[in-house]
Amino acid sequence: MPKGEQTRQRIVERAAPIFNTLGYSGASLAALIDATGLEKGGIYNHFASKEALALAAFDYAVQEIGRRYLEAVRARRTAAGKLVALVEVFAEQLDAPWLPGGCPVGNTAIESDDTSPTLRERARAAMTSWHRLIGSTVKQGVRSGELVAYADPYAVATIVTATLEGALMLSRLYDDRVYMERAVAHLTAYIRTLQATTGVGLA
Amino acid sequence: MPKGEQTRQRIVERAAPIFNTLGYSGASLAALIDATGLEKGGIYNHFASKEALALAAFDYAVQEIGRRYLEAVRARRTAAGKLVALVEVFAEQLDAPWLPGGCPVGNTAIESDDTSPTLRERARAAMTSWHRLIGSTVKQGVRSGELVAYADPYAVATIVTATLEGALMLSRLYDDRVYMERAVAHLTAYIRTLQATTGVGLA
Amino acid sequence: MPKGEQTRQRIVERAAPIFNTLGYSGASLAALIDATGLEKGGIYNHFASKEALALAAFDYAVQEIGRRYLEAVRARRTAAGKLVALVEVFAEQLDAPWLPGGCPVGNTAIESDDTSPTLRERARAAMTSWHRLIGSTVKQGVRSGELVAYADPYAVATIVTATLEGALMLSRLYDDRVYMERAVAHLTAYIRTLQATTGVGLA
Amino acid sequence: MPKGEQTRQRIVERAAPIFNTLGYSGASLAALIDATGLEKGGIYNHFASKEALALAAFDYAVQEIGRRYLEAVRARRTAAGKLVALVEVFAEQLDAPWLPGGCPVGNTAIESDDTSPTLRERARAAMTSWHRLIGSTVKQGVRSGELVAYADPYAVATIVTATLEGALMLSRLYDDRVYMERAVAHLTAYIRTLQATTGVGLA
DNA sequence: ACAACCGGGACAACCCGTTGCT
DNA sequence: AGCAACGGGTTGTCCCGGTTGT
Repeated sequence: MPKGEQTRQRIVERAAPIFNTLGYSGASLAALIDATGLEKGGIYNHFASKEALALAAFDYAVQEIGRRYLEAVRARRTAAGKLVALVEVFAEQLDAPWLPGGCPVGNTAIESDDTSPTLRERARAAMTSWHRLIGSTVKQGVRSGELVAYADPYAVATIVTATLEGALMLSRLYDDRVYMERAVAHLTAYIRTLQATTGVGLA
Repeated sequence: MPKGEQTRQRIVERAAPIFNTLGYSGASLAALIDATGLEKGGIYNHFASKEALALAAFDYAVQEIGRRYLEAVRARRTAAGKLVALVEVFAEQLDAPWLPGGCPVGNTAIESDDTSPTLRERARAAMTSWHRLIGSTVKQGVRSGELVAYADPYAVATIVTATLEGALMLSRLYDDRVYMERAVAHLTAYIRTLQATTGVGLA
Repeated sequence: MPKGEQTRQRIVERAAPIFNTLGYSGASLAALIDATGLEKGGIYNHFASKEALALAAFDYAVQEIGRRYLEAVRARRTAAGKLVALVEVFAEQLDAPWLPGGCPVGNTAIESDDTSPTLRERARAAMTSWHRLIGSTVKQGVRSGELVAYADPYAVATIVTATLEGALMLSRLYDDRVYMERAVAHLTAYIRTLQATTGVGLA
Repeated sequence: MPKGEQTRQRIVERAAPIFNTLGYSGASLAALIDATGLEKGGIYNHFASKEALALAAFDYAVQEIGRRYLEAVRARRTAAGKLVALVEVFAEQLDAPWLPGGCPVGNTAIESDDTSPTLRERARAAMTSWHRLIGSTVKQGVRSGELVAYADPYAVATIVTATLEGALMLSRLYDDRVYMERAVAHLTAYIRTLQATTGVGLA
């Protein structure tokens, strides 16, 4: 790997937590300089603008989280197991040391009402990708007979995502893991109700 | 009402949507001037600083929403009915014309990681108040026998809040009501599972 | 006159020499701050951008010069007298203490190849206005019989302008009045050849 | 010619139009990089600073124009013919494809009020050289009896130069050749008036 | 006394010409 | 010879206090 690429990667890795903590528009160049150790010119040699760096940092964060999701899904056999694993991996974002500040997708969704439309588009794409991961897992479970036939992939994806994002917000607001733990417990129970063998459950 | 108080109130009412839309730190004085119609001096005559105005606007927004919650709760008799009403009132924030930008509490919780600690404190207080409203409704339902004895007030408050906040974020990200509708449907079903078998219905 | 208008006028008057000396794009904000005595915010309170100030300063300079031309023209009776007066007033720009840096129109014409198109447009307008002043004087002289019938107003305007602008450039380059003096002498003779009573002359 | 010298020459040739178009201070290194195809380091290998390159580019442009003047002068026999040829060659600068942006000497004279003193000195030298070319032609014509005895070499050089530079500015400002054409016509007539009555025509 | 205006200066992002290291 | 890093300089926006006029 050439030296320039190394530096660029280092900038992205160091910048991602800054953006995720201070917001993708609230992060000042000075903060990024502090975090990366480079000077203004050094950063601008690799990124044409602050927004370009923000996009790269967002993509990096999303990709890094996505990798963890995929690993978790691959490690499980059953659809319910996969779903629970996804929930648990999401919950780990609460105190992920490599990306403090919560879920980058949720943060960006809330913050970028009027800021960068590009960033907003990326957030949608990331969210859609995450939805698809849940939805296809549900579909597969239904096909295989593991999950009840009326389990709606879209609804499940929505409920799981909404509950987790909201719980993450609560736990970060109060600095207390209990909210996320309650959400995980609730979602685990919810997923169990979708299993065919257990019978009745919430739609 | 004295004239000064009127002006102050008008500033707060006009500023609240600005803050909620652009973020409580991203709202510039220029934007507030545009919205209120006053000059800089006019604003600073009534508020010592931009943060003071932000706090007042936040409090105003929270109080205004809180009023709606209380009205909804008072209009229903049963605990389950009250809970569903709360859910529905929250969902109305999606396209509330008087306060665009989503839920001020959730927005503030996400945004103010490092910004104003005072504002963060207010957000916690507002969230706690909302939690208490749900929790006490659940407790009352349990006491009256309407809800199952094992219904945990704290858990219910957490699940309801998290799901709603997360769904609001999703619907605003995609600009599509369906996510919030799914959440409302899910929570309504969830609340029904908390009802004792006596069969008391929705008010 | 309100105080704000006074300040604005003072800024323009002080900024005009700076722009004319350093170029309308080469003048830095720091130089303008030095010249006006105000801080950045003070200037930006009155002008939305550096370009807006540059335009105002250019217009001020042009108008101020134009006033001098009109006075000179009004003070003479004959067409030839008016033309010679215009030449002499132009020549005074060499050491005009109120606007050092030469002719703002010529400077801008040379400088703004790719800079502000608006400024370029203003320069054209100012130049056209100056041309018209010469041309109409010639026309009037021809009509009255004072000047020879074949005196072409456009050609005269071009020759007078070109010679003066070029001589101003030379005198400023060498810091020597002699070039401008030669031009004035030449143009005076040239104008004399256009007089009907003197007979033959250069077209 | 060694390869390094070739590269240096290529840089100068490509840089000259950039400097002449954007101004010797307004031309950014980025623009020069675009024009030359080299990287920053490549340029700084051949020139110690941007100013050094600017000087080289200016000298190159002036020398190139000077060569054309000398050729034109050599091709004519009579003094008047030489003078008219000089005028015509100058006029060709209006749309010279190899050096867009007008006359480098005039541009530099106007622009470099406070920029590089060295560049200003070069502009003076170039202008003096051009003056001498005209002046010596006049002197030679006077000596040979072709031109009238009272023809002042200095005055002729001044008038010719001033008119041409001014007309070039006008034609470039309006993007219209007519101004230069009028100047050429005027100067041609002017030169004819300097011819002795012996009736020697234009070469 | 009060509201509006004006000015201050720190800071924003970004670009600049330049130098060193590979 | 070229890429990487530097840091000062650019314009422009920020929020806020002092001053002025009514």
